[in-house]
Amino acid sequence: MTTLQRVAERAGVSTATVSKVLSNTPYFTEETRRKVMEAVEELGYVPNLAARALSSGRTHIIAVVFPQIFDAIFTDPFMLHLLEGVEAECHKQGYNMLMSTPRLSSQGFDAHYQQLIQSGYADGIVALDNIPARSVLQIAHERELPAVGIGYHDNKYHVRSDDISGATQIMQHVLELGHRQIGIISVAEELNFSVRRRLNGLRSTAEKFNMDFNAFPQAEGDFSINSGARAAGELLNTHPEITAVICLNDRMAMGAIQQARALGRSIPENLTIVGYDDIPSAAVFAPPLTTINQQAPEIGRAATRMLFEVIDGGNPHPVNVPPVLIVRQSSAPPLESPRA
Amino acid sequence: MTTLQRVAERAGVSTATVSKVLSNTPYFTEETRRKVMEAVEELGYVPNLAARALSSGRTHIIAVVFPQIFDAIFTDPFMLHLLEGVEAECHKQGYNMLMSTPRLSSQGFDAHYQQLIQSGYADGIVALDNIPARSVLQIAHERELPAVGIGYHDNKYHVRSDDISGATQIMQHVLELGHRQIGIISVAEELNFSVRRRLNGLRSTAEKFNMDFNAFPQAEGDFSINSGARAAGELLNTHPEITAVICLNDRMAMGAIQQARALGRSIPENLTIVGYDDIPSAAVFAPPLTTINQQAPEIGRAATRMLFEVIDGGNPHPVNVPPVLIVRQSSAPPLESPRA
DNA sequence: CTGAAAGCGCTTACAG
DNA sequence: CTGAAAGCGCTTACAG
Repeated sequence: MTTLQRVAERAGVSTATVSKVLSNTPYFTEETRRKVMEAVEELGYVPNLAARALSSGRTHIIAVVFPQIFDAIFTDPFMLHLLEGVEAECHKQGYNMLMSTPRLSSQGFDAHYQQLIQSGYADGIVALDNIPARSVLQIAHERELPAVGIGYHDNKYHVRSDDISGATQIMQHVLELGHRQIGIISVAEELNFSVRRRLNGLRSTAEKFNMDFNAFPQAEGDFSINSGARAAGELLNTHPEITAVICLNDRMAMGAIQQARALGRSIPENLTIVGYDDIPSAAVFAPPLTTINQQAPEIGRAATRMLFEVIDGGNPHPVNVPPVLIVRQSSAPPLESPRA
Repeated sequence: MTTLQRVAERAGVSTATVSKVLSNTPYFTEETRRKVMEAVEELGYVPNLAARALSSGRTHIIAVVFPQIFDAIFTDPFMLHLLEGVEAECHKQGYNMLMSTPRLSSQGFDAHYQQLIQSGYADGIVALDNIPARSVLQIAHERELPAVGIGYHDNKYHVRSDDISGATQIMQHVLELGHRQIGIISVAEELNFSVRRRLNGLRSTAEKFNMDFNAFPQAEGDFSINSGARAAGELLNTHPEITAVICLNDRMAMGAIQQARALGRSIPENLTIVGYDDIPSAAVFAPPLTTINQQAPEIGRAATRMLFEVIDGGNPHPVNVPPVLIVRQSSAPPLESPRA
């Protein structure tokens, strides 16, 4: 392995000079710069990052953290798209990503994760931080490591998907199609900070249309396809008058559609069913799902940009990323359409 | 930040002693060990990884590399599942994952990636290495960095999905259902080493059934849904006698199903269509896809285990992971079933 | 504009 | 069983 030392000898200058030329410090003669670069070229020199990190205190690595809970992380397309955005921004800035997926137990996050954060190996951290049970960034804050959270935990620097706006858009879409008998498939609020926001968005929009949200029949799932099917069964058996079902995520919507069909409803002719998230299969499902896209890559990019600002001593403002309504074929006006 | 030095002072021993106790070197009195651990505990000491890396030459980081080509990496569920396996094994061994997605241009992989590999920041590398255009591991081999490749590039240490077996299983399934008029939706061989293997598997299995594979009508797509639809259109228009279509991946199979339906065929009653990969939406598609699952998590785990062996000076054997046939509802016997 | 020297926080022969 | 000391490969005041 070629070292700075060797480059210095070859170029006939001191190691200090090589170091400074490489870090683009001004004040060097063209001549010196040329000699150094030539030696670097000839020797194929690449700096040792550990050494650089130790002496400068900066690693040019950021930790990208997805808490692993219910083992769901690696099945979640949202994470992949977040990662895509983070990667794009890191690549632009010449940073590397250290990926960490800490396990949450009753004692908190695993020791390995905590050591990683405290080890000085990352200049900062961007984390998915949206599980009420515990914030994955607490340890970062204790060590004053630059950190930005994606989600609703109370982090000074954060980016959030505007769940209220998303829920507003989907409810408005359904109401404007003319539906008035609407069922909701929800989820326990402990699982995710976004649940309550989405519910609130649905509620306030219903009220804007002079409807009583509390009168909407509601069933509860757990985000899974099966739970959506079960909940749809409940809803349709107890409230056959329903003409539309709003699900808090796409997978439950898929289950709901299958179950509704099994009960003799055709979608969207006899029943509108909409989801949330716009996972990849939403577009190829039959029928393709009307849903909300959270723009995960943009969230990832915004969070990473924000982190770099914090690392550079800045004090950026939090960011809210607006989701967008994707209208496909699982929604349509009710049969005897009383236009809104 | 607490340093080794501070721990040593607190415990009343030398830094050498602390270091050795922490790295579990034997030959220490219970007493010394206790004093050291107590000091560590009280001070909340966590070693600085950069310092440790610099002096020991080991970082306990491995690079996980997915070459970014056609921008497809972040839409590919295969990658996510590979990552899941890699992560599981790293977690077990106390390693961290540095994720890198180098861009390939005509000059090769981007400079940033090459520097990372040469920078000494990773103890080893596991890479998806299956694109004929170029091996992402070449630079690792030049630097003699421990490396294992996932795919068919000629790496000494590699793990491969047994594409021949996968193709054999799917062809056998289709033939055993009784199909004899079979169309193939393929892909250009330059994209991926696996294409030719899968084709070979299909061919040899057809021959085992005394059929002439060259007589099977064939159309070409590019892995995308749309290309699958287009290819299916071609196939069905020129060869309406076809009773089954084998697609080299699931997305093309989905496009093919939609197109076949548009042409008045119902699946699987009037036409069997099968895929390859078992992406998540394959299970919720209508109809659910018969396909091949490559066991990506197992591939990731095997590759990572192999890398650790290499890092520890071992000389592990290459591994072939057998894919498994997943029979769902997109395949059925042909209408007038001439049983095999 | 350039260099000598200290120091970043560890690990590791070596000696005792 | 324990410690003094060198060294890993850089960066960074400081001096000139």
